Amino acid sequence: MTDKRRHSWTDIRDSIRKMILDSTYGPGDKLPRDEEFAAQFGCARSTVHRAMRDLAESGTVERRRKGGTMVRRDPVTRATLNIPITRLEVEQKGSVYQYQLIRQSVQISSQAIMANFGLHEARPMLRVEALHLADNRPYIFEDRWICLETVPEIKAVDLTRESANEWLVRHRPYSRCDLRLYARPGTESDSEVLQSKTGDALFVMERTTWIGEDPITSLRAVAHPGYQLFTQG
Amino acid sequence: MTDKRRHSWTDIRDSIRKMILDSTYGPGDKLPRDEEFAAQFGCARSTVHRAMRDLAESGTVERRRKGGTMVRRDPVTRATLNIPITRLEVEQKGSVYQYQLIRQSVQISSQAIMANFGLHEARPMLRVEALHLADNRPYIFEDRWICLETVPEIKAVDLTRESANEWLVRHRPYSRCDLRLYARPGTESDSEVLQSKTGDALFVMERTTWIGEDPITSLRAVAHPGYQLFTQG
DNA sequence: GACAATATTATGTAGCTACATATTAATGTA
DNA sequence: TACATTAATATGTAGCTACATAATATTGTC
Repeated sequence: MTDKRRHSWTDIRDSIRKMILDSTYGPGDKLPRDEEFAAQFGCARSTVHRAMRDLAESGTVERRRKGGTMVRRDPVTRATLNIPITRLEVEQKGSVYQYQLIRQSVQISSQAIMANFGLHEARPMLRVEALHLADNRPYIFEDRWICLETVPEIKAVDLTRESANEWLVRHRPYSRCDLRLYARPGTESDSEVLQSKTGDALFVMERTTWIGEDPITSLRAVAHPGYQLFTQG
Repeated sequence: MTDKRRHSWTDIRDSIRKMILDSTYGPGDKLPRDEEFAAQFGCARSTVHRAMRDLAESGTVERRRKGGTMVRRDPVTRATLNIPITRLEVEQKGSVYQYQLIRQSVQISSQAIMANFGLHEARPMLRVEALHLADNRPYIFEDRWICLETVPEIKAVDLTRESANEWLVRHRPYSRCDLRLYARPGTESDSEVLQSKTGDALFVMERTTWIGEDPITSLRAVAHPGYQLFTQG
């Protein structure tokens, strides 16, 4: 069946993928056990396991202990978005980055923010409104809420100098992240901060993060007209 | 130093991450070799390797053979977008899915499409314009170019019945995918297909895929006003 | 000193064993 | 029959060895 001495896990993965694509195994079908595949390919189970993990990560198959491996019924396109610190995003384009703190205050979490976090009770939060600029022009406006119970240290940070965006990314890892992307027509108040015209289409990114079960931050970032989010993978 | 008999790779990963966050190792610093970490934690090199691979995938560190492991200078937020087949996206919301083929013709690739693919010479492609509907209302309009040299079988597919979106996802794996997301004001021609009003902000997704070096498809999908892209991870 | 050939080194992978874990299937008991 | 207990099973992980690979450092030659 097989000739090569050693098999790379990518070869095994590609072979299995091919079998799925030529419908040797169709959507919803159960695949052979890893051990069986290993015997079939003449490699170790660990190699099949490595291949399977990749297929599971890319959304091609679904694995469950004891349940075995199944071909996913609904193939998905998975793309990894790299969302850098806004400062770096600006600088990488060769532009001069600037940052303005617009407002900052301790508030009780609003209904919308509670919904983002899935909280039932209001919590004290630091609300930070700030503007990121590229070459002296508005780039992204962010309206951010930071949970003071989870991140009390933020009170000691001088947010006129360092953006909350940057401080949080550098000091607070998160275990879960919700992301919502959409388009919205520019309003009156947008035009004040973003210098946009009413009628402009604005790109909005909403991001909410947790560490374990504890809320960290929830923000809405509105980008300047013409902004594009781009990924390669 | 360590008490537990066995160490899970997630524990090791978290320990290393913690050391990076409390600046035991700062941005740009070189981390100890895997073997050293293994000795330090009292675990096997393979366990450290597993942990490191995860940290590299999440963008926390960067690894190079012989070069060792470095803490990334520019931390990024990585989010995985799951882009399902449009039909499934609609059905999952409990809506009735419909599909309309609007136009279909063989054309020479336009300048814009050649740029997307990075091609220097024009190639024959199948251009397919189609509308996805949810509950009889326009959902997403897609303008798609399919490379006939890479995917000749598409000519035999009845695109009035099955969407190119669905056929390609089910039959053509890709090895590379570029994705571009942005907002655009609705135009006259948008309002025809999407029943949008001029002044509406439309969410646009551009996707280009290759298998190896060969172009597969490049498309611009314009969503109805109010559309949101959402991910959890 | 310049540059090619060679050695060194840290990560990457393949193969093996043993055991952990989750989940289903089978069994026992009231 | 209903439900708790136990067994069986496929994937997941940890640890080990050996070798592959890529990138850097060293050496040798002119």
